[in-house]
Amino acid sequence: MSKAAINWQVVAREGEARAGLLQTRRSLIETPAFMPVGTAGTVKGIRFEALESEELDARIILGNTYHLWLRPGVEVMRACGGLHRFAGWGRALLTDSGGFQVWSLGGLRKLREEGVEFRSHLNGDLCFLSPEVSMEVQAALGSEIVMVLDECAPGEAEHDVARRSLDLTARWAARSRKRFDELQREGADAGRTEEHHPSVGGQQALFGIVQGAAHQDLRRESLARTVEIGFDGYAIGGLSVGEAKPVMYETVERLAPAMPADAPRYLMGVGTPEDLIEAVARGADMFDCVLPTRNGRTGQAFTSRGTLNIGNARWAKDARPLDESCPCSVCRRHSRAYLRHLHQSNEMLAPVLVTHHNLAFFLDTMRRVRQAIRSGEYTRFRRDFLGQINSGAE
RNA sequence: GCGGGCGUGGCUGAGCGGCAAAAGCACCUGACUGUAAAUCAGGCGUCACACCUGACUCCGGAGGUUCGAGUCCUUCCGCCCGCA
Repeated sequence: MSKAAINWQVVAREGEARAGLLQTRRSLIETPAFMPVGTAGTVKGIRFEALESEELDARIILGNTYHLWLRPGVEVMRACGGLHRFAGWGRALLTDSGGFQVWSLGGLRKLREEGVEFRSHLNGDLCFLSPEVSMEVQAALGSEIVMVLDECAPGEAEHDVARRSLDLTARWAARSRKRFDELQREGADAGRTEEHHPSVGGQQALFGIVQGAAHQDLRRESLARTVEIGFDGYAIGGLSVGEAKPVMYETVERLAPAMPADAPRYLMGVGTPEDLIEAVARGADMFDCVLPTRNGRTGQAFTSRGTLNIGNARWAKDARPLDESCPCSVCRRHSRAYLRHLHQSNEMLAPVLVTHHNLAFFLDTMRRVRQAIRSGEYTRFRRDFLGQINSGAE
């Protein structure tokens, strides 16, 4: 294994903000990057054609180990040649390990040293997810970037709780690393392709995850232990899980600059457009969040002037687009009045169109972020962006 | 014409002596951050109030019985179903 799984380089910096290029075996990802979430093998409410279009141009999306493991399952995944071929997505994939479900499905699981005993949310079946199983499932999925199985403590977790969580995460990280390496050697990676970029080795990449809740000493320790094991990239987990916003910003601010400078930094599960701007300024490179897709389905649009709920009566006769300064195909064609009508009528096109706009807005924002960093104007861009987004969508 | 049934908040529709009145729909508002989410929560007679809340009006109309009536009685109006 001479070449690394991914090739990462910084092309511009401004303060802590970095613009970079992340070459994976399937696509070149310009960072800072936003990754739409495609939990169950689909980015809900939008077709891959749209994600691949010049308009959106998402280079990488997420998939979820826990959900795809339960359904359709590893056998189907292997029989169909991995998640790319199964779903028909040819660009890069990052798969979350199921660690987040350890947290979000808290009521349905029992945590042990060995792993997590889940009660399937689908049918109540008893399932057991361990670092080894997570790596095996992710090998079957064949994603470009594999995440270690971690334990995500609540955002406001006390020191001792966060400490135990961090310890467990560190032990699971070592086990994930070990099993991952074995699986790569065994050729279990279903996403292998011979057409990969020559600068990378063609295998899967593995990212470690830093935990520690809001306790900076624990974050530092978690980082040190994660880096010691060694990964292709490093994620900040355990944020945007109930803690106050300043806590999140401060944690990123203190942690990101201490992370390896030659590897991508992935802030998991974040966030709002403001969060992305703030986290980039503090040194984060990669993001994923359900907000543009989930909120798109519930009628909330993200715009350059803040959010607006398309169901509100005040838009009933409003001929303006969701965002007057948005160049997306939804904003070029449809009025708020029409979108509200679709929403009120429960037409399936309503969530589809709002999701499309939201993703376009997020992805376009990241494009502008990259451009600003490259041209040394990020400070100004950030100030203008935040000023405008707080000005109101009226 | 005779007999029977029914009239409840924007709509459908519970209620059969203690009610501002079930439920659903519609409507209004809010939430949503590594997706158990095309979901969930709250509001929805009027007025006042930041708040516990208070006042008023109310179940087709008018009378009556009762401490108390959407609920019982009389009558009128309207709609529906039978029989002529």
